[in-house]
Amino acid sequence: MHACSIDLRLKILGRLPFFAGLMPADLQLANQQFIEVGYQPGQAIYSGGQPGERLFVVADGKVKLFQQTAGGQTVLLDLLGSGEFFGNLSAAFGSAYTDTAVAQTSACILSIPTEAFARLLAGHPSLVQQTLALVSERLSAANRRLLQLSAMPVEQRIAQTLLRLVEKLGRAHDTGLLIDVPLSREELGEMTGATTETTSRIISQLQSAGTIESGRGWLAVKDMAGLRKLAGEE
Amino acid sequence: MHACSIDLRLKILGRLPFFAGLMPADLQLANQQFIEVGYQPGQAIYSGGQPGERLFVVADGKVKLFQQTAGGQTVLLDLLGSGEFFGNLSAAFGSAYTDTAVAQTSACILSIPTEAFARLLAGHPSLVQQTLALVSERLSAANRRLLQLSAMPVEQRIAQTLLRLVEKLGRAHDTGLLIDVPLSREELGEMTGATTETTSRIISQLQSAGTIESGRGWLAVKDMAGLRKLAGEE
DNA sequence: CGAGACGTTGAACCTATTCAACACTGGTGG
DNA sequence: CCACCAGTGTTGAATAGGTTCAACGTCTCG
Repeated sequence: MHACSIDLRLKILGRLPFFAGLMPADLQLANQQFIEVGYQPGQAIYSGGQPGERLFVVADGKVKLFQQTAGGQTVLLDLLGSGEFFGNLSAAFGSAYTDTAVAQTSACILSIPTEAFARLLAGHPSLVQQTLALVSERLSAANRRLLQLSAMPVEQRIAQTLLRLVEKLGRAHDTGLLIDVPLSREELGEMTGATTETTSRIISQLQSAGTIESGRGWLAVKDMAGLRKLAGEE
Repeated sequence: MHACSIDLRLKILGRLPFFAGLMPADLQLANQQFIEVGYQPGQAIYSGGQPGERLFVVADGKVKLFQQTAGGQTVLLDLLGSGEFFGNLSAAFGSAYTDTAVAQTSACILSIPTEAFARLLAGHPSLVQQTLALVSERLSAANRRLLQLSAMPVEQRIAQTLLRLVEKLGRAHDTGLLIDVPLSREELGEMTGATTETTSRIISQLQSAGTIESGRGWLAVKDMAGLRKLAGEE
């Protein structure tokens, strides 16, 4: 079991945009209400439909958030890194998780009962603002993606998705801006609403055009301007 | 200009799930901070990209929320009725509206500066819970739609969309459950990610199967069970 | 009544999927 | 240590679902 040190816990919580406005004493108090669990790569944190009583925060590692049809088709909703939250914000009676969360790498996850989080909110207006802003942000992102899916061809969707990933997770590297997450063709497909095969074809084509470079589980952008153009963002 | 009476204002605000937990005195106070504007059908309330400094509430009428590509392709995000909110919840500096709001019918809209709303939130934990629950709900809805668009054929998407509309706006009628909003083929297409033509074809086909009945700007469901089956929800 | 918006239907076309075969890679066990 | 095998990636060809373009019918409102 991958776990995280107490030092790491306080450091993570303290650095959360969430808790930016809290006094150290309050932070300690908040910290006491979180529990900490380690996960193996591929292990489920929760599944859609289960009663959703907790709010989670990634302390270390990466978490995959997705939804599935009955037939197993998957939409990858988000890849979360250290400091990001997920789970259920609504303490409404009987509310359930609407998505599924799985550890993508080995990960250390903090969590707090939604109810306890609600109590924290009640005492800290700045926390309320942060939380609302973050959820609104995600709603906008989801809406942008709806526009992508209903109005843009696969190539453009992939270009935009790669841009977003580079902005969020880009790291300088010999061959270009490396996306710092192991990402398979299948997963990239699940992010863009395309099949593995189509995704592979587009990646190949972007590669021979010199826009990106990619191998098994890694991808680096060589020509940001070119990618932006394909994404329709000039 | 369509406007609304003071009586209507207090009644609307008082009935909002939002303000359910407020004391009458607080409600009065909140009421004072709202301003009220009337809109003609088709008139814009705000547009994507504009600095977003207000939060809106539908007092009377219907409001259409959507996003557009540069080329004018549109995704209809939501149809809002009396009591529902929209606008910008994030008071973050420089944040802008990410979508566009247009009055679909003539409408009376209340609005409050995001900042003033933030102050209300600070004093009323129950209001915080309501707001978070509503935004989370919308995020889930957007996520469900992402799954639709990337994994389901048009017929199923339309069936699901009609089901959702009937649940939200259904009204008993001679010919079946009438969706109580004037809805064109084009708009239904924008809700499902299909062209007007495809939408028309599917509607015709549903009609000859006896599942629904529809004319210019109206649609009624005759066979809910059949529609559910097409929607894949048994 | 007429004009313009809305709705319908047909046929050609095209993008992305599906099905299939094959290549490469990395890790495991013999 | 190497061989094998499962997972991952690539590529091709056939297919299908939906779009596009086009023409025509029909309602409504000014």
